[in-house]
Amino acid sequence: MSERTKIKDIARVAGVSTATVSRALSDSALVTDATREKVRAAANRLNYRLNVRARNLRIQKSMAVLLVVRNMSNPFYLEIFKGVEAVARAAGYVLLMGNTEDDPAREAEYFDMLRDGQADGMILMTGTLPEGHAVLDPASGAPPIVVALEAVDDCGLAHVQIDNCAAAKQAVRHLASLGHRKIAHICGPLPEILSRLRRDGYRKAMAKAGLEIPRNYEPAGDYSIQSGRACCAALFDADNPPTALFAANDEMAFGAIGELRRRGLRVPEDVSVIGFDDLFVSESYSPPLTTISQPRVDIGRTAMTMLLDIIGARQSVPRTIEMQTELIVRQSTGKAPNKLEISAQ
Amino acid sequence: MSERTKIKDIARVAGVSTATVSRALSDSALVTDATREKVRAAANRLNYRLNVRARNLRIQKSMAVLLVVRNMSNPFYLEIFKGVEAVARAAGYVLLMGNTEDDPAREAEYFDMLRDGQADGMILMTGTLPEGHAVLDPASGAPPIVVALEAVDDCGLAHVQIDNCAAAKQAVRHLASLGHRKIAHICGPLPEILSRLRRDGYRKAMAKAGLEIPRNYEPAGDYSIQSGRACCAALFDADNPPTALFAANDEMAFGAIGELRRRGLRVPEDVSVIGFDDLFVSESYSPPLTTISQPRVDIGRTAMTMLLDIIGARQSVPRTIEMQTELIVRQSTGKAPNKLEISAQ
DNA sequence: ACTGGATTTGTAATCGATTGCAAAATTACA
DNA sequence: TGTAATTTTGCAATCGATTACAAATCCAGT
Repeated sequence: MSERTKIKDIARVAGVSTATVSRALSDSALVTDATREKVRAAANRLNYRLNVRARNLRIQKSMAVLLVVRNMSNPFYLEIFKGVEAVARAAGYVLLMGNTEDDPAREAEYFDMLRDGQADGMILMTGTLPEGHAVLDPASGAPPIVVALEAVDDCGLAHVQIDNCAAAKQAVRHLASLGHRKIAHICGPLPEILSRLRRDGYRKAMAKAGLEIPRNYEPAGDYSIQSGRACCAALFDADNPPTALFAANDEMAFGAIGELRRRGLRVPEDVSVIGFDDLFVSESYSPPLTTISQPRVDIGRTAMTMLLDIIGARQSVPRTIEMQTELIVRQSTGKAPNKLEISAQ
Repeated sequence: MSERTKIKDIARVAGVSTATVSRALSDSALVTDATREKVRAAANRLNYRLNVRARNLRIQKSMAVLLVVRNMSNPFYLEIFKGVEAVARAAGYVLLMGNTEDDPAREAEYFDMLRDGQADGMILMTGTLPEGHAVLDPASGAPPIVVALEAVDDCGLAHVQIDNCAAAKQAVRHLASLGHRKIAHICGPLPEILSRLRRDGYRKAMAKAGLEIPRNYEPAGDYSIQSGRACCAALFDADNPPTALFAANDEMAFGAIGELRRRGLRVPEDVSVIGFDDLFVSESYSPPLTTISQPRVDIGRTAMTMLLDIIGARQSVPRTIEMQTELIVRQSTGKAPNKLEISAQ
């Protein structure tokens, strides 16, 4: 590769100073149209390309945003990535991926990157914050961070989320409206706020419908297919098996359906199952999964848009934006089995 | 946030020059242990953090690699991301995401970023190259690019891939060994090399098994669930429906299974279906999908490792590494339906 | 004590842009 | 035409590190 042309070369060729070149190329109003053209022509002739590194050093920005997740291979994130990416690139930002694997040390590293200016902002989807990190010092103003998906309590940061509690209620109401009375909930890990919110929604909806929650009706998994299978097995090994399952995410619902099938139970004839998230495969699962859909692309877009606001203003009120969820009724839920039939057996 | 301390501040406090500070902090052998300690102490006291932007400008590196895909929300990429990320971070590189959406202009942009030094290397998974881009000029030596997943012909670049043709053969052999003779193949888009390789494997295996391929037995989809459904419908609307389907990826297999079910055909009793990729849901699909598994995490790791080699050596022989695939037999494939039974109907 | 060679340190240039301030050029107006 | 006001331009500092080269220091051997 031939030597890269720099602003200095253009200056020489165009017969102006480097300052003028810089101004001309950045459309500053401080140059005549004539010189601007002259400089542009020279730049083209020399095949000039801006050195982004140099500029970023000078203007003290990195034009990059960090997207931090706890597990990069969780398919749920995919469309969020897409939404974030679209807005980011439109604004001239590149996307840096961060993957914490739930390791606090790694999480802290990404906060360091933010503090060190390797990124101008961060979209955090891990549900936790590194304790006492300098970036979070309130004295230094609102850090350019948007928390998405998983809420973090009392952190004074901007949030983009869904109303998990309300969505869970809606799921339970759907089952109740089909006549189900024995509805169990496969929770996510309860240390996570997200999981608790969904469970709370389940509890409230059950109370409102006047339904009891037996002690074993809230097994907790870890959002994996395997854990869904295990929780389902536990429920049906006990002596008061439910007729409907509300799983805290689609993967656990898949696991549960697999386990039900293994036991010779039909979905939805014998047991109804509803998930949460609406993964791309849920629609074509068999049976197609009834679930709660989150506007993922939109969540990503919104989060990135908020982040741009914060970066631009450096002084944003910590807002929380709530996105709408939607109940998608497919074929994994159906009428509650007729009590008489069951007792007749 | 208080003013950032720079190397100059440390120099002042430690009573040495900035050059010495730089050397001490980078473990250069050019400083005494005593001064090194002195400098370290001062740096700690002042809470010093290296300005990565400044260093990168000076050393002419960006310590970033670009990971370019054609569609960021394709779940297939997830584990590759993970593998790449693990190796990259271990080597101190950050990951920049690139998403082309099959737009040549966007693809060219990422190549520009590489040329402009915004990234030190690139892992390309799009199956195409922007024509005549400066980075690819052979005169400038081997560019730091590793092509993964999707081959690019005759480009002189390093590749990490699987033997698609052999894997496809293996899939077909599996079906043939179960007694199937009417085996159809749902192809991917044929402009893509990848799709053609898999189809070639299908053809070769069919020939070797002495089986005919009727004209309509190679419908082409676009790797989406919907297209799998459509191709399946076309096959079964015709007058010589197959007893086994080999789909070029799992998603199309899902679509096909959905369509078969809709038509009242059982999998695998009436029709066997085999996919390709082994997505994370395939194992728990119903029926669990027989498929070809690619070592995705490993592909990511290997690609990134190769890229580091190239970046380090600036002079690598363009190698092609072939990763091993594996036939995963689950429950979507079974013995061919008995001919007598069928004709007896 | 002195010389030569090996270590350690410092000075200042450099990476490639942006930008404050001053100087030059242009325009406006009397 | 002369002067003030306004626009354009250029000089040089700056962002914060790294590093070539020179200078200083140290040590060994005579």
